[in-house]
Amino acid sequence: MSTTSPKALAGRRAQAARNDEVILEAARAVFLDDPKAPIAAVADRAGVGISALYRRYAGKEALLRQLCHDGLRRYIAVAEEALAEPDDWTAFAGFLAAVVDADVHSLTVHLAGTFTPTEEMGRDALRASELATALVERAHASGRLRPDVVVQDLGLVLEACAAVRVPDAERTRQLRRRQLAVLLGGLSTTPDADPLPGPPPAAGEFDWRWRHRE
Amino acid sequence: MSTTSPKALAGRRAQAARNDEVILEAARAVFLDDPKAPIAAVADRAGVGISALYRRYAGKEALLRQLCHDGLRRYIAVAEEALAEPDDWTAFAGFLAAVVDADVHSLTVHLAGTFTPTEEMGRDALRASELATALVERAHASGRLRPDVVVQDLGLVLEACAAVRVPDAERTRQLRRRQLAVLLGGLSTTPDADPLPGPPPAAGEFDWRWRHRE
DNA sequence: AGCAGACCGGAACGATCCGTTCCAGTGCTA
DNA sequence: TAGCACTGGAACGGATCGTTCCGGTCTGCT
Repeated sequence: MSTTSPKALAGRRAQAARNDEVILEAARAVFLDDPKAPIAAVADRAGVGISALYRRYAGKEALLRQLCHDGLRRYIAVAEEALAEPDDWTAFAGFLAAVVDADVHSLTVHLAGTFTPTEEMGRDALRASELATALVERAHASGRLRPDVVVQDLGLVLEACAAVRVPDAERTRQLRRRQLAVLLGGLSTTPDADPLPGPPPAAGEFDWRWRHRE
Repeated sequence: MSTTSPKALAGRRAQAARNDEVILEAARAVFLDDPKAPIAAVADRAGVGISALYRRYAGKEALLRQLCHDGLRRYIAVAEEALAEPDDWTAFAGFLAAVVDADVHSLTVHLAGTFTPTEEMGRDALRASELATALVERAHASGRLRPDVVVQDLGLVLEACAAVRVPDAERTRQLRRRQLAVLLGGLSTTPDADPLPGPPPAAGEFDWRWRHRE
C-alpha cells in the first residue's frame, strides 16, 4: 500500500495480527458462500496475498478444519447459553434462532467431508449432540413441543434454514428467521399467535439464480 | 459387452431408443445428486459411452437445459393436477407433496444459471407461477392457510424440503415428507392432528457427510 | 545507520479435471 | 456383402486450483 501508514499501523507485527482475523473472517464468508471456492478467493477477499495464508495454515485442508471446528465450538457455546434460559420453550426456540443467525450449520455440515476430522472435533461433536438433546428434552418437558419430534429433527430444521440464501446477507438472515418461524410453528403443539416475521419474500427475489453465472 | 446379446436386443435401433430414456434418467439422477457433475458421470451411470450423449445433445448445456425444462413442465403438470382437486387445502398440500416427491425443485433451481434459458422456458416459468398463485389463493380461501403467507413462501418451503438429502433415495423421500409435514403445520392455522409421518430421523443417519469423500 | 530476519504480494508450476472431438469397431438392413 | 446408424472410450486442449518460490518491504536490534 502506501509507504506512510496512517499511524495506526504499529508495524509488521500489528499487520500480521490483524491479518490473522481478517483471513479467518474472509475464509468464513467465502466458504459459506461456496464450500468449494478456491483458496485464492479467500486471499482476494481478505485483501492479502496467498503467502499470508500459507504462513498461517499448512494448506487448504487445515484452514477448512479450523473453520469448521470454530463453527462447532460456536454451536456449543450457543447451546450452553440457551440452556441458561429458564423457560424451556424459549431456550429451545432461542437456540435455534441463534444457530441460524450465526450460520453455523453451513460451516459444520457443508464443509464436512472436505477434510479429515481431528479427534477433538469428534469429542466436541459428541458434546454438541448432548447439549442439543438436553434442549429438546426440556422443550418436551414444557409440553409445547410435539411429542413425536426427536433430536435428529433439529438437523432437518437447521438444514432447511441454511438452504435459504439470497445474495444479500442481511436479507438472508431475515428470510431464514421467517422460515424458522414457520418450522417452529409446525414443531409446536400450540398455535402460534405472532405473525410471520420480516418482510415476506417478494416476487423476483429469487430470480438472481437464473442470471447466467458470469 | 458380449457379442451375443441376450435376445431382447432388437438391434441398434432398439438400443438407441432405449438409450434415449436411459440417458435422461441417468442425467436426472446424477445432476440431482451434484449439479456440477462431469458429463462423463452421466455416461457411466447410464452405462453408455460418451458418444451416445453427444449424438443426442449439442453439449452439456443443452442437456442441462432439457433436464431443467422437463422439470418445469412436470411442475406445471403437477400444479394443474392439483387444481383439479375440489378441496382447497387438500389441493394445496397435495401439490407441495407431489412437487417434493418428484424432486422437481432441485432440477429447476439448482441447475439454474448453468445454462442460458430459452424463451419458452420463460413462458413456462410464468405459467408455473400463475398456477402456484392460484393454489395459494385457494388455500387462503379455505381459511386454513395463515393469512400472512405469500406465494413466494412456497419457494422457501420447497427449498427446505429439497435441502434434505441422504444417500438412499427412498429414505430421502420419507424424510422430506416429514419435513413437509412440519412446514405445513407451521403454514396452517389449525393445529395438525396427524402424527409426523415416516420413521423419525435416527442417530447417525447424517454421519455419512463426515466420511471423507473418496 | 545498517543489517538480519519476519512478513508480504503475487507470479510460476505442476497436477487434476472436464468438455468435446475423433476414430475404430459392431451389428442391422437391404 | 456393402453401407449405415450407432456406439465405446481414448486423446486433446483448455481451464482451474493448490502449493511453492522469489523478490521486495518494513521492523527491531545493535
